[in-house]
Amino acid sequence: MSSVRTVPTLDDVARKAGVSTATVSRCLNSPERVVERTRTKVMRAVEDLGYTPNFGAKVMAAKRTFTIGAIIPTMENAIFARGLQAFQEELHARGYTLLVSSTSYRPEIEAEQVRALVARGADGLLLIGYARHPDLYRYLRQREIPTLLAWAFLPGADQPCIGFDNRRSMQALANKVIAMGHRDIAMISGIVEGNDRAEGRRQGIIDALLENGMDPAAMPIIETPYDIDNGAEAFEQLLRGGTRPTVVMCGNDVLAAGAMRRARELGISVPDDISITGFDDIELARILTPSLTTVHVPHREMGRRAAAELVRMVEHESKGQPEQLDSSIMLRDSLKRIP
Amino acid sequence: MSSVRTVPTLDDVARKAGVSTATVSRCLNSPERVVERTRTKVMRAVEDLGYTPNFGAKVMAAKRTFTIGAIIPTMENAIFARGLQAFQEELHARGYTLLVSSTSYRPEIEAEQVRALVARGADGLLLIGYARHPDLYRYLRQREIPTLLAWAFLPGADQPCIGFDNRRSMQALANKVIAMGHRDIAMISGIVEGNDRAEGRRQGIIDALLENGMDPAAMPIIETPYDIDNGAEAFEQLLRGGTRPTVVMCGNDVLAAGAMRRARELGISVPDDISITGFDDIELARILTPSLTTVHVPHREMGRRAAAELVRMVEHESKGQPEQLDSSIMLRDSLKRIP
DNA sequence: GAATCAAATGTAAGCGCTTACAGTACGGGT
DNA sequence: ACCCGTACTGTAAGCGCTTACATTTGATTC
Repeated sequence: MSSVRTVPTLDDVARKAGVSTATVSRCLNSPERVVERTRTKVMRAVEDLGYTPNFGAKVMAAKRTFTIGAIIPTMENAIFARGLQAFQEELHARGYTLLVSSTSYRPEIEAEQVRALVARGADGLLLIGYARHPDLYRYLRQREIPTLLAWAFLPGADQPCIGFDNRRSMQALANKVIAMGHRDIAMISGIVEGNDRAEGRRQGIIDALLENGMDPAAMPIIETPYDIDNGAEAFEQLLRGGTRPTVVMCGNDVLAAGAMRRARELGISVPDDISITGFDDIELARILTPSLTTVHVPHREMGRRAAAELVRMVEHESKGQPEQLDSSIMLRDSLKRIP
Repeated sequence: MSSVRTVPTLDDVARKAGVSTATVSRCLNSPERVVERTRTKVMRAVEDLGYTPNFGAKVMAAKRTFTIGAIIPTMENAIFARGLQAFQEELHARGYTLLVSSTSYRPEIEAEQVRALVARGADGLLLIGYARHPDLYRYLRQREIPTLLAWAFLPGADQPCIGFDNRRSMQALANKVIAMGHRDIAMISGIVEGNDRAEGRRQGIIDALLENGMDPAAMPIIETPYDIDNGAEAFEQLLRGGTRPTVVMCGNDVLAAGAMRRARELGISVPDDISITGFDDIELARILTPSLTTVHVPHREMGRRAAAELVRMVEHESKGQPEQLDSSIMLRDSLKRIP
């Protein structure tokens, strides 16, 4: 059908320029090793033919790709988007290309994507959180793929990671909430199974309760996927059960936004009738009415540092330095002091 | 330093299983062509060695990658995130892997990413909008890379595209606004240069003004990057100039959210003192107080259809069928009728 | 038990590139 | 005129895989 004008190869360029393939290759990869006159001749041929090197062949021969892969649970969440954007910008500045894929929070898809990226020659990998099957870690180690975990910091983890301590951060917020007089606390949590961040956040609240001599078992918890509508639904469900809590602490800002929306729909005033808190401090938090009390996480900073460290790992300048970032509590209007 | 335990190859597997490389290859790619007994023997060897095929070599030999590339302006915008998530899910269901990269709205980076993805053997490409340098289109055509443009629909464009007519959609919204009695309209637009979506939306408002015998030149327009803070800034700037508009139409929901935040900060009531509209209908729109009047775009639907069509193109079952989706106006609380 | 033929497997030629090593050209010292 | 060293450039061997084609195997038939 279509004219089978085949894609030009190194060979075509060499022939057209009247030199060997080695010379063309050198022109492209280490121009200083070839004399001016030859180089311009070759470059002309490259232009004329519209030649672009075949990446697969290149990788196979050279064993380096200058590609970093990142695998995130979902692209829909602003948290990852932010950090990843910074990650990508930093990588680009260092001459690396970022390839992203997502897993919809499904471990088996993550494993698949890891293999896909490794097979495609990724020099290094960025993964979210530390909870995953040992086999996957074993695979990565065997392949000697530098891997950095982000969005989590587990003191003493054996994988290099960069992030913050989800548990401690949430504990700090819960302590604040308690200090403001709240005793009837409820929580809307993300799905904990296979998600160390969600798990850490839930534990953080429990830690705070214990610390203050309260009973964690008495706290109503609803576990639901991260999603606005789910937040709304969970909030309503929480209200149906027995005594109304004075505060609903949410596993992230998105859930909190859903809860606030439903509160409004039900004619319940935040924070006068009930307080609500979030986690992440995405832009949403400042836009909501009332503005959302939450835990601020330095996403961009994390993305940037992750890129720097991962490149160092790939270039064998570091074995992976764990790095803990600070989170901070953003007190805003959605949380009210109880008399 | 580290034991140089080299990565296992097809050859290693073949040797270990006592068969030829061809047989191993067949076991992996068309298992039905090899007898049960041999297959299990080979699979065992694969397991034992932890073998994963080298993608580069595979591509080079087979010329197919089952990889689709998508290049978006930014990951930070929920619009693309949504559609892309659906795109990825659909692709995954069809056995393709999606690789994403972003450009920060910079054309030269886009060109670079296109080449990176093509070099890596992407079977097909998803690009956003149609405005880009002819050279890039030429390159794609020469390489015979099936390319689908999304998030835009230009009647009569020569590239296959899937999306909606930004201009008509915004025109419809503006007509509605005018029908509700507004005469003093101002606009906060995204950067138009090199962004056909932003351009279309601006033109749409102008079309509506002309249609209603109003003077487009009299409409204040502020052009600013898509970003909440910029929306806020632009809103304030708009108020400083002469007569206060009765409505501010924004190029997207994010800008509108910024405008609403600033309005609240300035003690201006929406919609009593001033109306505000957006575009895209991201989740934000329903959460804002007051809820945002905007144009609804079926992002997920678009992502899903784009995946289906692009796969058809890659598999030579379609040459690229342009597809126009419908948008609709979501009338909500941020827009008020003027007496 | 020989002949036949389909199914299973093996052989080996690339795919497009990099790079160790070999070859060539040329200027300068003796 | 000869020898050397230096600076380029060419030759050719892979890199790990797929696949056309050749060969072997083994079930089936007469």
